[in-house]
Amino acid sequence: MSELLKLENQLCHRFYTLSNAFTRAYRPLLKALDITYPQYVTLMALWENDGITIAELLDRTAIDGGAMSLILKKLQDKSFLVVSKDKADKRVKRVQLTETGKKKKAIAEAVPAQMLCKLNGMTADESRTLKVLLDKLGGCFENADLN
Amino acid sequence: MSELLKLENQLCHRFYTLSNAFTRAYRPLLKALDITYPQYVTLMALWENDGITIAELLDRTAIDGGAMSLILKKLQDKSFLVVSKDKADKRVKRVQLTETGKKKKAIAEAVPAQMLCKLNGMTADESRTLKVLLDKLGGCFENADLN
DNA sequence: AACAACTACTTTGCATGCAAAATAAATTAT
DNA sequence: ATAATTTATTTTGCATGCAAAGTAGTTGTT
Repeated sequence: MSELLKLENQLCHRFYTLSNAFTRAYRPLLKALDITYPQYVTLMALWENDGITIAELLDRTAIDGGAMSLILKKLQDKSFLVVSKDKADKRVKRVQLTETGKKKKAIAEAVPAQMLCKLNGMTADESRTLKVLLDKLGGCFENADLN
Repeated sequence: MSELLKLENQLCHRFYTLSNAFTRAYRPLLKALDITYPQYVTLMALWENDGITIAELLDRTAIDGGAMSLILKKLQDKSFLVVSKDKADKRVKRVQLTETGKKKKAIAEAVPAQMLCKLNGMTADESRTLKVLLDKLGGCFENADLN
C-alpha cells in the first residue's frame, strides 16, 4: 500500500477539510450581518481600502472573477456598496462602500473575537507559527504556473 | 483601524486561499485521470478501503453528502466503481471499485510526487510541523457544535 | 402488530470556484 | 488613422459545499 496515496498523509486534504470547517464556523457568525464568507472577505478588503478597482479587489481577496461579479451584485442589492465606472478608463469599475456598508464594520468587529473563541485550543504561539508556515506554503504556489 | 479585521491577519483567509490553490494545482495532474479533486479524494478513500458504506466514505473524506451522491454517480458513469444496496440493511449502499477503478490507482501513484514537486519550497521538517498544527486546528472544530 | 422516531441517502435551491468564451474599451502596431 | 492586440469585467456551463426537505427502510414503543 503506497503511503503516498493515503488520505491521512495528504496536506491538501487537511486544507480542504479546514477551509470548509472555517466557512461553516463563520456562517452562524455572519448571519447577523446577512452575508456569506466570500462576501465578508470582500467587505473586509473594502473596509481596509475603500474605492478600489474590481481588479484590485480580486487581487487582495483571491476570489474568482466570475464569482466576484455576482458577489458585488448581491452586496449592491443589499445596499452595502456601489459599483461605478471609472471616468478615466471606462473599462475599469470602482467599488465604494455606502454609509450602510461602512456602518456594518462596527458589527463585524465582533466576529474575529468570536471566531478566536472557537479556536481556543490553539496557543497564540502555535497560531503565529502556523501563519508563517501557511504564508511560506502560499509562496510555493505563486510561481507554480511554470509547471 | 482594527487590526483584527485586516484581511492579512485572518487565518481563515489563508485556508481559503490555500485550499483553492491546491485544487487548482491538482487540476492539471488529475486531468490525466479524468477526475476532479473531490473525486480523487473519494477514490483515495476507496483505494485504501474498498467496499465501504457511503456513510463511511462521507466520514473519511469529509465531503458533503449531497455532493457525494453526484460524485458517485459520475464515477459510476466513468466505470470506476459500482454502488449497490447492502443486503442486510437496504438503506445502506456500498461502494465497490471496478477493475478499471483499481487500475487507475497505478496512474494516481504518480500524482503525490508531482504535487510535492510543486511544493519544494517547503522542507520535510516544515511540512511535518505544519501537519501537526493543522491537525490540532482541526481538533478545535470537531467539538465546535457546542457554540 | 401499528405507529413513532431514527437512519442512510437523495434531491433541491442557492452561493461559489473555475475555465473558457464573450464584451467593451484602451493601447499598440503598421 | 485603422486594424490587431491587450486589458477589465461579465457571462456561461459544469462541479461542488451546504442547509433543508424528501424518501425509503429500520428500530423502538406500546
